[in-house]
Amino acid sequence: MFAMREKNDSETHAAERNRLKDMDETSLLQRRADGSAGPIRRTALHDTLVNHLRDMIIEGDLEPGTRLHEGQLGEQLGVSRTPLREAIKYLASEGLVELVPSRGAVVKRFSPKDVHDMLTVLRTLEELAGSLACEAASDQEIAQVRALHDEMIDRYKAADRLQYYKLNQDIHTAIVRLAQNSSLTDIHAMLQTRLKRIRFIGHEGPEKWAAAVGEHEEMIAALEARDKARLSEVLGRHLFNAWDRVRASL
Amino acid sequence: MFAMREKNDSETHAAERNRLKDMDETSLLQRRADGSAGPIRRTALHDTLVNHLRDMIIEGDLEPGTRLHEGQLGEQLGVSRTPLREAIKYLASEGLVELVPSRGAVVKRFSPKDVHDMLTVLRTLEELAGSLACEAASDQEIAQVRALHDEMIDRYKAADRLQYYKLNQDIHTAIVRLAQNSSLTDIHAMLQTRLKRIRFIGHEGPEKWAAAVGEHEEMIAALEARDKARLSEVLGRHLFNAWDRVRASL
DNA sequence: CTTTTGTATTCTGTATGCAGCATTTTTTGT
DNA sequence: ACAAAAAATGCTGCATACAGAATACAAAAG
Repeated sequence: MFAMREKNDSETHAAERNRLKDMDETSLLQRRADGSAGPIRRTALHDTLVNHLRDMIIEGDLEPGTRLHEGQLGEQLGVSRTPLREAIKYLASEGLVELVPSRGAVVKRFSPKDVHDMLTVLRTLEELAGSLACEAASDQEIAQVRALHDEMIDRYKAADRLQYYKLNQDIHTAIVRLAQNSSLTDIHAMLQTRLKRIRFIGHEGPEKWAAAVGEHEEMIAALEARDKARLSEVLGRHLFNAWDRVRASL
Repeated sequence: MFAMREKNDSETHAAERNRLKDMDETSLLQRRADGSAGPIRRTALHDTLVNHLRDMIIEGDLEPGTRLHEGQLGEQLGVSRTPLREAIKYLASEGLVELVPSRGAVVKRFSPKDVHDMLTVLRTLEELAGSLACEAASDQEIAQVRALHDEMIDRYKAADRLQYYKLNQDIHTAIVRLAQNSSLTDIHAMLQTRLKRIRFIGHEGPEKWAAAVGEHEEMIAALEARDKARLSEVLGRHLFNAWDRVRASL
């Protein structure tokens, strides 16, 4: 996933997915025909399918435990089984689906402990990222994160949960990127993707929501002050609390 | 990769690979026919190929930058292109190969910075693992790690680099496993795999080798004392020094 | 002699067909 | 009527065939 995921961040996913959804669900192939500007899109079908299936899983179109029926799913998406199978193998390596010998693939089901484990690792990684970011980031980059934060606050005040949620993720991703550690960025993105499915369902109460926003305020302040220890601490606390926020919906 | 890697650790890889190499390189298919004891092996060809190709990359049979020629490689291994392609997609998600649209796959080349980045993340993860392991591990499990360590020392005294190296990796993997965090175990395994290729080449001097062994001694002592802070510190230092040990060969 | 364009070959990308395994349904015996 | 065995159906796993893209080579023009 690593080479590709850099280009296809969540924004691209969402945009692409919506486009596909509007296409009267006939065929993914038409995607190639749309003459967009710039260097012509040269995406392989299996790659498109990876993103499409990933979004379907994250958004709950394919619930945990669902068997990925090659024939049926392929017909539904208008593709043959070969690229579909390749996409499934890719997602299996990503950890979103599970391969059962001679019985195909099923959408992986995460236990509460799995989620807790993932959040523990994510917490450690973001603590590292925060520390590195304070050293490596330029003033301009920090300002960009601040801009994201301000926009998120606007969405929070407007009670626009979906956009708030998206910007929230973007901020975490952005901070990790500031650490300028490619391996860290990749692994963080992978964990985010897996947890996205969980958090997408988790509905927090208003008071917890406010607390999360408060933590974000602290984060940005610490980043602007380039206070390694404080940023690292806040990020850790933020993700530690995240477990409380999602545990109810499990 | 996550579901499968748990079963196929490096020992299985190596054993399987050797077996395959002895098979007069005619066909991987015969693998099914060998009537071994126990519950019959029900492995899919693409899965076998993933392990086989991974080992080929790690051991340097396929050097960085090499194009994975589907036709040629398939004929060489005695399999058709379909499962081979599926295996390649899997490895691409693992980060060992890179997919270039319309131009196939090439073995990924890691820059010195990439290696440094990976070691940084690995260091943080092992620090976490050490901390968790001190809490979660049973006395029996710790004794097993000690046994691995003692055997490694024997290999060190016998100057058996290959076995020493293998046991070294096993110890790190074992400690991470003691943390009983599945996500941590998986990600650690993935990074180990990627770095294996690098370390396999890196030849350390005798004095650095001795230093590494000394750090291992400390590690085991800290683990047996269940001293979280000390184990975490030693693991961090060990991997910090690891960068020095490999940087020369880059 | 260099550069550019046309052509041919090779390889990737996708579809389809066939064989074997799993599961379900039907049939037969008690 | 119930249980066990056998047949049938559906799906996965693998191979092969076909179409399109990229590259390499050659020929021609500047």
